[in-house]
Amino acid sequence: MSNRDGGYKPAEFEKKWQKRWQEEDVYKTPTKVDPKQKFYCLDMFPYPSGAGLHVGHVEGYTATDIYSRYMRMRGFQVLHPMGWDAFGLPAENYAVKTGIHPKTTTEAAIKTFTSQINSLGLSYDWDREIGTHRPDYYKWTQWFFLLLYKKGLAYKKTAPVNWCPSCQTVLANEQVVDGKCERCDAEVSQKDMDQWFLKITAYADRLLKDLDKIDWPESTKEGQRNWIGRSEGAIIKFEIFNLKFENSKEGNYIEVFTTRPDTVFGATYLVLAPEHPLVDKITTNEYKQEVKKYQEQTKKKTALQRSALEKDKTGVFTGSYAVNPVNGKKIPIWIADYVMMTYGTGAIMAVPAHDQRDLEFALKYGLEVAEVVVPKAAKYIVIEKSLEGDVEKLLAKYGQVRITKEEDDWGKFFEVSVAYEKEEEFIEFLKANLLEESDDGGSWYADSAGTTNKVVFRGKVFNILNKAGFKAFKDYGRQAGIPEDQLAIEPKAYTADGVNVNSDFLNGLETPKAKEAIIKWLEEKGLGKRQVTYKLRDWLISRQRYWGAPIPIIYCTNCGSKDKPAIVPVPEKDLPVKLPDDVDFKPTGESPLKYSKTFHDVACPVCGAKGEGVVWRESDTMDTFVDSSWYFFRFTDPKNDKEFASKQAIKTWMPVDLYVGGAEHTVLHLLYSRFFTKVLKDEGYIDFDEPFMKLRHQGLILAEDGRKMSKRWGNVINPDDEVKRFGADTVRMYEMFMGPLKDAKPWSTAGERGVYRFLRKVWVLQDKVADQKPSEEEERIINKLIAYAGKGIETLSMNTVIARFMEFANYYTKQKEVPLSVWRRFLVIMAPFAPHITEELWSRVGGEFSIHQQPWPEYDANMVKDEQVEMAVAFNGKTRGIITMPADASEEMVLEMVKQTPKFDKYLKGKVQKIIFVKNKIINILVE
RNA sequence: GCCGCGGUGGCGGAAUUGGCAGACGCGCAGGACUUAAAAUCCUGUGGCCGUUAGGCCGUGCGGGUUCGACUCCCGCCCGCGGCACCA
Repeated sequence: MSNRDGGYKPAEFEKKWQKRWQEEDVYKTPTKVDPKQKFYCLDMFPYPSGAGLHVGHVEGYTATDIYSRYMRMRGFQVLHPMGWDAFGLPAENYAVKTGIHPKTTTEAAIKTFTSQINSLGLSYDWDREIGTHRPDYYKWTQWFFLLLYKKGLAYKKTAPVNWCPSCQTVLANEQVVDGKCERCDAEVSQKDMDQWFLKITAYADRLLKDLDKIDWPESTKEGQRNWIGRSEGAIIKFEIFNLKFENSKEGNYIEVFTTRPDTVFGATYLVLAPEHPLVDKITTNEYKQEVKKYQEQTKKKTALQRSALEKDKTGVFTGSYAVNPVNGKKIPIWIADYVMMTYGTGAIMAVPAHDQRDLEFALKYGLEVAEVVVPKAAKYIVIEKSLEGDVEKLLAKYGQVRITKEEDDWGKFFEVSVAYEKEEEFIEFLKANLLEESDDGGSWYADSAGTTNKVVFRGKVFNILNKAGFKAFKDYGRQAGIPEDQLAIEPKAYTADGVNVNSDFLNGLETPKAKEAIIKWLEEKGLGKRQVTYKLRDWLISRQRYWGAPIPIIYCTNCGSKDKPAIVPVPEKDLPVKLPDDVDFKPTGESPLKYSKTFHDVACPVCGAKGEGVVWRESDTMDTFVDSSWYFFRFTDPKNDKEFASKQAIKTWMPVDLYVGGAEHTVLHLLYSRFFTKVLKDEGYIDFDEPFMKLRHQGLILAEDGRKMSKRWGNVINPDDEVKRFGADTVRMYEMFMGPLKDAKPWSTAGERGVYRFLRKVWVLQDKVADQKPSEEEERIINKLIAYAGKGIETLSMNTVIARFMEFANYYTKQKEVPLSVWRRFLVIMAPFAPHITEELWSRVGGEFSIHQQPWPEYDANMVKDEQVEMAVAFNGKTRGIITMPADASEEMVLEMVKQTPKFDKYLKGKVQKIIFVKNKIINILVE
């Protein structure tokens, strides 16, 4: 670093201690575990990429390292393991380019990661290391697949799937971001393929409900809730007019899903997704051609085109009609791609008055708009000059009156909130009493100001129209102080709750009640039923790639038939189904395994048949998220070759007490892991149903220029370089000092140097250590620090703990001597943060190896309390000075002290009205 | 559009239940050491006024509650993240 480094040369001792910690198994997981004293502290295991460890990894790993060390010192038995999420595309893509086997590159990357992790002094128990690409691991991944298969939770079906043309594989819905491949950004297309799925939808409700019982960041829970997307509503059957299907079992009706069954009287047409199976049957000859054309167009559209960017609604009429079950009206049936086959029933009843999308569609194609819900109270604006007499008083009869604008040319502007049941009466009153009335809106103005019936259509769009049939004009609106956007010309559907109108037996009911009433009615008549629907879909796990765990399935034409080979699960005793080596990595759209001779050379486990084209293995591999959905169980018993983990080991360690990792796994990994855990619970393997009790995310570390770190910008900070420059302790502590764990924050080499300076300051302090009794003040200082550090670690506020360490060092830099007992305690509590320097300094004052096996020091609660406190003295709420008082001084004592302090004299001249006194904090004296 | 999170000095960020806003670090300025620079150490550092004492302003904006508001309430603005034709 420099020639005057105060003798602090981390390079001289960090390696030495790292070696000794490993040799003496300092971080070995205890075998005797008291269930009340266990602590499972987990990091999200990394994908061992060729780029090596990133500073972002270091941040999360250091936080859990500090926590683990602290818990060990507190006497807990800690499980703090590390492993590798080693299957995945990058290694395979590299193999395609270079021909080097993914296993070779992966193992090399693991070596690099391991040595980098060790160079940071992280306290993992390497005896428990796992790698998802190793047969002794993926044997159990395959076992999980078979478990799911046996329970009917893994199934194969032909379905439209997301296909990434660049990765040459299918993707899970979760891996498609904005219609593009999450990994390579290529546009994803739809393709029909025969694929394996896991039935995560069977757990949708529990995955949603159980979020309430775990301590996770709200944003993450919300992300999962969103993804699961539960909505309550109803399925309603619409009979198809004048059409009977030949096969009567299918019935002659269309089922739609809606969250607003209360608006069924406003349903003026139906829309089916273009892929809906009934489309062909209901399309009349006249419209066949057009419908076909539209279906083909839809198919060609990518997910991207069909969603976000394609805002303009399109569709075609099928020529058929349905009957609205509540009012018998004949309504047209359309197809349109704004309705998705994958959600609900793939068909909707369109209620244009109360759904924005339906409204846009209806307006475009001239379909009827029927209003059936109105706001409980509509807001009308009336100008003073338009009525005779005391206008405010007159209006007050019809609802709450508010003045929106004082005087202007028109007089005052009144806003009246008129309850729906008084509206007619109100309009009659206006008609009868308005002084003027003209076509352009006359002298009064009626509108909704945001909450109401801004939209009334009869196939025609008006600017804004009110109930009475008077046009409202923007100018008046502006004068009335109505925000510009509420005067918008674009028609807006009224989608909020309100009160039913034009709805026969639902009239007058408020939305929640109307929903209940209509569902009851539908169920009684057999025309529909209550229904809960989820956005969550089954998890597609087949991947047409090599570097993953093979799906343990064999196809046998002997057990089945040539056309329909039987699906035979590989018997458990034959696991693992190993990845063969005789493969060509070139992606072809089919798994490279397909062409491996050795791989397919297998006899049917059921009938024993053999031979090419007779019996063969499933050649797809599993999504790597399957590997990571259960790895936290494996850590509890990583070498078990009889079970994925023994019941005993799981009982001992699970669930995970603290889990730290990036927020990018909000839906994928975290949701899948919860799913697997729940399946295990149901199958009796475990007795809990949430894997991660407490979850925290580390924020993104940005480059010094405030941008994301990227090779492209050349602004990447490599942890290795930093360790070389400043030592591991500096890097660890700096990353903790940057700010709150969860926040995104930019790197600062200058800031890092500040932490280095602090450590050097600590190093230099060793020369002042003297075997003497600490003063009471010194006892207070160290006791407070112990208390603060413990609490700070528990809340993961490492940055503030380090600030206190700095204050400690600053204090003793100014003192002549550091009492040995204070010094020793200081080293122990700083050891979790800076394991190397503390171990070195510890050994230099005769501490026994290792400092990391010392107990966390006790503190005396009395010592943590100050005996002298500084109190603020305020007059009329303004702080005017500080006085030092003994702790817990009474109001009288404090007041006396204030009176005796000359500088407060000038504030005490007036008569004292009142005194507010807060013990140890403030005295606020109110004077005249 | 919807949901979630956030907005405090030149910068990263502190601030139990409402009770001294700006801890700690960076940067900057001045000083010590040095032939000099670097490194190190010391002092100062929210803004404005004032020689000092001290005063006024100040936690995105506008209101409110309170003796007292970064903190609580109402109404906005801006930024970040997620979701998004989900019926």
